[in-house]
Amino acid sequence: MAKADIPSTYDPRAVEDRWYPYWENGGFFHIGVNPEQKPFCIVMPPPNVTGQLHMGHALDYTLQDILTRWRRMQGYNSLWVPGTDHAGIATQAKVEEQLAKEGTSRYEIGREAFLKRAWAWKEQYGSRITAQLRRLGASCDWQRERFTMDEGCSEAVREVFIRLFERGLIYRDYYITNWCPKCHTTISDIEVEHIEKPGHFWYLKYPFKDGDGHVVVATTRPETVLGDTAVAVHPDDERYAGLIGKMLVLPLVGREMPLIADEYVDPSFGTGAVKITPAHDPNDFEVGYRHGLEQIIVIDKEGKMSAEAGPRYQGLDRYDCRKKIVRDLEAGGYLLKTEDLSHGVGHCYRCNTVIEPMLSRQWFVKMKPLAEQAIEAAKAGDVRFIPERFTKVYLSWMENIRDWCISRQLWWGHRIPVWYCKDCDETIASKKPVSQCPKCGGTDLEQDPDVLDTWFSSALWPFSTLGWPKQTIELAYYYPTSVLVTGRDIIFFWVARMIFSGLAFMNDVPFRVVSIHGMVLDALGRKMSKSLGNGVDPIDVIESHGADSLRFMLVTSNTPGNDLRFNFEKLDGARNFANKLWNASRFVLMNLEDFEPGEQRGQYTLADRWIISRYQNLAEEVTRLLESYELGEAARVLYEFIWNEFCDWYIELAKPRLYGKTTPQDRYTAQSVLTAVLKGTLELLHPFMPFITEEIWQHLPGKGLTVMRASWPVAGKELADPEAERQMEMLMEVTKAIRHIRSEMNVPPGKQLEAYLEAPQAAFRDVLERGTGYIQGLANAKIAIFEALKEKPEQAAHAVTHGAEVFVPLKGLIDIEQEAARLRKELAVLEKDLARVNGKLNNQGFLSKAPADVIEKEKKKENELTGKQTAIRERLSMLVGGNE
RNA sequence: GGGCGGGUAGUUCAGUGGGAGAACGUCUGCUUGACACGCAGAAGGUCGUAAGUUCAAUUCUUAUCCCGCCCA
Repeated sequence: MAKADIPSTYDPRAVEDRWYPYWENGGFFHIGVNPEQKPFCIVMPPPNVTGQLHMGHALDYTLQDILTRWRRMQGYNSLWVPGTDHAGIATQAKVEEQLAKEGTSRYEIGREAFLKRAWAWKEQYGSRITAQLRRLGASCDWQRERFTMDEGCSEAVREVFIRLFERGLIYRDYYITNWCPKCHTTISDIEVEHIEKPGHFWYLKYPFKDGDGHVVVATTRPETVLGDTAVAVHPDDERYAGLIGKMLVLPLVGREMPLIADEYVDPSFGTGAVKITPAHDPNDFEVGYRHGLEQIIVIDKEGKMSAEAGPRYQGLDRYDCRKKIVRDLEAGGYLLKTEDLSHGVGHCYRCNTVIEPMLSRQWFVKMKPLAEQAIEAAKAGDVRFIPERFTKVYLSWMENIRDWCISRQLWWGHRIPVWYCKDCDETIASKKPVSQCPKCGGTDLEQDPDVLDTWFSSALWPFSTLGWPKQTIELAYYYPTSVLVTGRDIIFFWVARMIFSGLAFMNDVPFRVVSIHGMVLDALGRKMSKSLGNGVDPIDVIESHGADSLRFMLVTSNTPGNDLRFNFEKLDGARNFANKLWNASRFVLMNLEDFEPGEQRGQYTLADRWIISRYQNLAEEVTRLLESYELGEAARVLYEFIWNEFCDWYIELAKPRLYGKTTPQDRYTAQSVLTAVLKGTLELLHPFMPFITEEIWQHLPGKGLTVMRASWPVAGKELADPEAERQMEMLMEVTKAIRHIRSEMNVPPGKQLEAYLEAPQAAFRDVLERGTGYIQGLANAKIAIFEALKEKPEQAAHAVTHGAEVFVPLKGLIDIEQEAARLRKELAVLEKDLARVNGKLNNQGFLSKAPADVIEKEKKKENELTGKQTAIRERLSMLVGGNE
């Protein structure tokens, strides 16, 4: 390959657009059941079908792609199932927005027409996110792509609903749910975000009916006064002893209601008396239920006061009503005092509107029986969280679980498969449409208008995507899947629900391992959000820096379970790394014109043995780290090997051999080692940076169809060569010492130095002699080696390395005082180290209790430090006289 | 109020019961036959604070302060 053929700056765009179609069209992502192979399977957390790729996706899918590609290369039957989610509220909101722009609404056009529009919307935008996934390099099996509302997934949803219904685990009841007045639907508890907000605590006087005094209640929501049907106190609260059961008169309304006793009340909070509004507060609902209290709905679905609130307040917005009520209470003499109070207020996670707890009739899943198994599975280790601490988060939620409200007052989604008979009120759950009532034979039936929570279908994802409820061979082979990779924000929403669903319907957990990663924050550590406008678009980053750089940046910033900040400096670093690799490869390729891989013709040099040993260590480390899900660390290890060992040392040492300064055999050996190590390293790096590694790999001799299908480098222990590593370290140390002296003494890089190396021990001398060429080349110095210098040069800079002393004669260039100062500085550092080591070795406790190998190590250290100290002291006294 | 995570170089972050690391930034010097998205060298840290366990603590325990997240 001639130099002109390869640009000196890597251009990801030219490369990345080419390889993805090659892989996809080549069928390299597709895999089928093969009993000869071990399966490895990941199901992709499905992104919103009409959404766009954000940084969180980019991280999540990068991690999954790394695992999938790695296992595939390892010979596993590696399947990554892609798919998208219908995202009920989000998608419906988009379509409604569009309708609003056209001056109409879903109510005006009707359900059927609306669904047509929603499907059209899905068709229009449904491929955007999958196209973006392709740009990221995701190696998922697109032939198995699924959608939560496709035929199969919908069947799974109906099947699960019916089965739970028949087992009595799905029921319909009046209950307090979280109503979003803007989205016009109920949402589940975990879809409510509690935001701490400054508010007030109003103290109100509720008089007794008999005119004999009053009780004081405190509330943060005075508008709910209108719906009060009792006041509760703790049964043991002495302040209210004897008053329980007495009737009160509700201010402004005049309703009579009792003072009741309930354990729920915290006597130490506020006045110890709590007003009870069963229709607008979940806790009050429970209390009201226990005491058979009336439930009065005073706020409607728009967030406005209802007719029940009375003519004075009806139609007012709940917050306007609050102001008016406070004024009225004050005027009536009922308001005792107002305190400032910061408290958590529930907001809709979709639209950020304040949630109204509201009594309504909804469908629920009874969670207790399902949760039990899910708790057991985690405790028994059938499903393992990484990092382990997330097990606790999961368990605490599962153990305190409440029933799951699954009906949504939306149109876009899986319609609840339940019909009501208008004649006899029978409720019929059925997989197929029902036209006749099985109880009374009536034909006037109506399907429940609501749809199911989006997470209801996502909960089935690990098995619905593999064909369930059909008993497919895929299901038998790939389930339970190997690992779930997802963000810590959806442990409750999704992970937990998949686990109990899998246990309930597949009799096994959906995945053995849950690998949790953090959130991608902006450079200032804030969540990326639309409202802040601080999001970074992954596609923009791919355009400017390439998908490989984005992936590498994300994975190296990631440590298991922790958040990471997106910063552009790190992204530049990743791009620079890609460029470094590109140029190292370019160098190798430029020197391979005459190279035909074949029989080894020459002897391995020390540098060859060293880099091969380091490479085998690399393969071992990367594999080990991937196995323990430390993907970021694996990437960092690769970075360091490529940059600091392969490029900085090995390539530099190979140069003279390639430029014909040695023998043709040696040139050939250098070519073959360069090629082999580069090729193996590319293979190890491929899961992390798929595009650039494929591009380079394809230029190397001995390539195959694709690096995707190359076999994962196996760490061959026989390639480890500790002796070569030790020797190279010695030579590197001497090289660095000379470079250091050159820099400190301001000797220009172009000027060749002389260096005398004194090594009393034959073994060290031997290493130096054989490595002379290395040092001379890398330090630009002429070397002479001595067992003992007869006459130590006076005008010379000095350094001590492991096994040798270095003298660099600098006649006329050296300032003796300056050199002495430098040596004194080094001596000071040495003495500090020595003091610490000696402190240990003089400590009886240490000698008697520390492990032998640690003591041995300290002794060795002491020896070496003392040796260096002596050498530097001698040198100093020689330079400036014997008074040092 | 309960739980969890973080507090390490100017910045962003790794890491570890036994010699404090990287990247970026800074300083010095370099068109060294792959790379200035580069090369060589350097400076820079009481590892939040206090106590305890230990022969030994940045690492383990406890308390405490600050920041963030989750739950009630």
